[in-house]
Parts: sequence; structure tokens; C-alpha cells
Amino acid sequence: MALEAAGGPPEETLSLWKREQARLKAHVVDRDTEAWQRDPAFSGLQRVGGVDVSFVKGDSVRACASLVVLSFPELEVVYEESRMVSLTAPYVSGFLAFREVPFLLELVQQLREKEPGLMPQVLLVDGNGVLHHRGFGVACHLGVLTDLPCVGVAKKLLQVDGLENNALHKEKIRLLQTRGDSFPLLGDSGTVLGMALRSHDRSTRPLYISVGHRMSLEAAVRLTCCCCRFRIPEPVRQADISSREHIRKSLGLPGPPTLRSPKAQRPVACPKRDSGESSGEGQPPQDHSPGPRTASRPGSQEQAGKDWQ
DNA sequence: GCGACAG
DNA sequence: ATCTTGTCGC
Repeated sequence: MALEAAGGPPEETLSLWKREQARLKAHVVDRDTEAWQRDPAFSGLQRVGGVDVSFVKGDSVRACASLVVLSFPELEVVYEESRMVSLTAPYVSGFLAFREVPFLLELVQQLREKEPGLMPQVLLVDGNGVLHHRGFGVACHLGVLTDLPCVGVAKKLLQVDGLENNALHKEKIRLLQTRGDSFPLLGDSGTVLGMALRSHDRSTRPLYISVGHRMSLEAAVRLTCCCCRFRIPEPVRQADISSREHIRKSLGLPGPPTLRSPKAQRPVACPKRDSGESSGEGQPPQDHSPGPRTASRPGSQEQAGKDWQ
């Protein structure tokens, strides 16, 4: 049997997925629903979550989904859960959620059952929110299904609705001089789809922030900035580190036993103010703190809707 | 044929 | 997404 690798999911599956996105999109709330979101210092915010999925190199099926929860504003890991999963849906631009969200949902539900007190008040998601082909990216998808406030944090510009990573765009990026600087991403449809944000003083490449669910774009950008010790906001970065580390172990690699230097973590300055941030940039020294609880067992997940085969 | 393509 | 040590700089 030839693999479906060549053309990806059939047109029929894509239209099913589009219908699902359209259906769920009606539930997106693109404004602040919590008091802390409007507070200049985010007082009342205590836990910020991050999710990510990492992949096994030569494998198109095995992956590791992680959910971490960080204290705010300290940004220390207070919860971490990683789980090996078997991906069923292929990656198709515009349909990332159908590949990753089911597993992230399970992690959130597990947390809800076992440690409800650690439930994050907002989730930073690796990917876009309303900055999407149909205005419903993975951050919206996860937000609606969990009913948690969510923020889309993408590392590359998704070129939709006339948005282009062209000379003009690059020039605007060049004008972002310090952490917190940003400019709106205005689509041809006349809607502001998101913001390009310089998240760190020592990082040239911006992040592309967009609304996921239950939070305004302004608050989303402000919060993202408050979570950045480096270019990638800590919740997402820690989730990424955890999932990769989990894969290493599961592959039986002789990774560093329990060697992790707990470098002094200092809170990130939220208000616009310089505080001599001088660390690397991008993805520098990875100081992974072994989270309190770590229960995970390799195994395969049963997925609903593998109808593209 | 060419370019785009979140993760 | 994944491949990645040493190395240049503050």
C-alpha cells in the first residue's frame, strides 16, 4: 500500500476539518474575561501554562506532548506532565490543531482531575490563534475546547489574508528596537490579526502574537512579554524542554542523570523598564528543573476521527 | 513551473 | 517539527 504521504489528507477530510473549525470558531471570545487581564501588573495572575509537542526524529508517528505550569511572576515550574503519544493526523498548514490538540486536551483534563489547584489561568500555545487561514488556529481550538484563556505564540509569520514577510514587513521588524516594541498585523480584510512583538532586548526575530480565547490582543502581547526571560516565553520554552527531555529518556539515551544546575531565576520585569537583562538570546542555556510530579507511560493514543486514511 | 508551508 | 558542538561575545 502506498503511503498517503504524497498528497496528505483527501479533500473530503479537509472540508470536514474546515466545518469543525467554523463550528468551534463561533465560541471564540476575543476579549478580556478576567480581572487580572486588565490589571497593569497582572495582579491576580498566579499560574501560566504552556504546551508543546516534540517529535521523534526519524519517526512520523511518535511524539511527546507536554504541559507545564509556571508560577507568575516568578516563572518557576510548579507542574509538569509529559506523555508519549502516537500521532494520527498529518501536519497540514492550517490544520495543526487536528494533529496536536487531542493530546494537549488530555493533559489539561488530567490536570483538572488530579491537581485542580494547579490549573493555569491562561495557556500560551505554540502556534497561532486568530492569525489563521480561517481565523481559528490551534490556540483558539485549544482555548474553546478547554475554555481556558489562550494566547497564540508563533515563531514565524503565517502569511494569510495578505500578510507577507516581505521587505516592508522586514523593515517594520527592524524598527522594533527594544523588548515590548510591537506593530499590528493588519490583514487585507481590515482586521488586526495579531502583533509582531520583540520579546527580548537581545533578540531580533519577533514573535507573532494572536488572540486564542478569552483574552484581548493587548493583554496577550503584554503577558507574553512578561513571560520572556529569553525570546521564547518561559511556559512554552519549558514545555518544549520537557517534551524533548522526555523523548530522550524514552529512547533510552544516556542523558544527564539528574544534572541540572538550578541557576538563579529572577522574575521578568513586566512594566516597561530596563533591568539589565543580559542572557543569551533565542534558546540559550537550558536549565531544566525536574518538575515535582512526572508520571508518564509510553503507549499509543486512540484517536477519534482518523478519517483521512 | 513557482512559491508557500504555524508545528 | 528534526539535525547540533563548539564557539564567539558580553
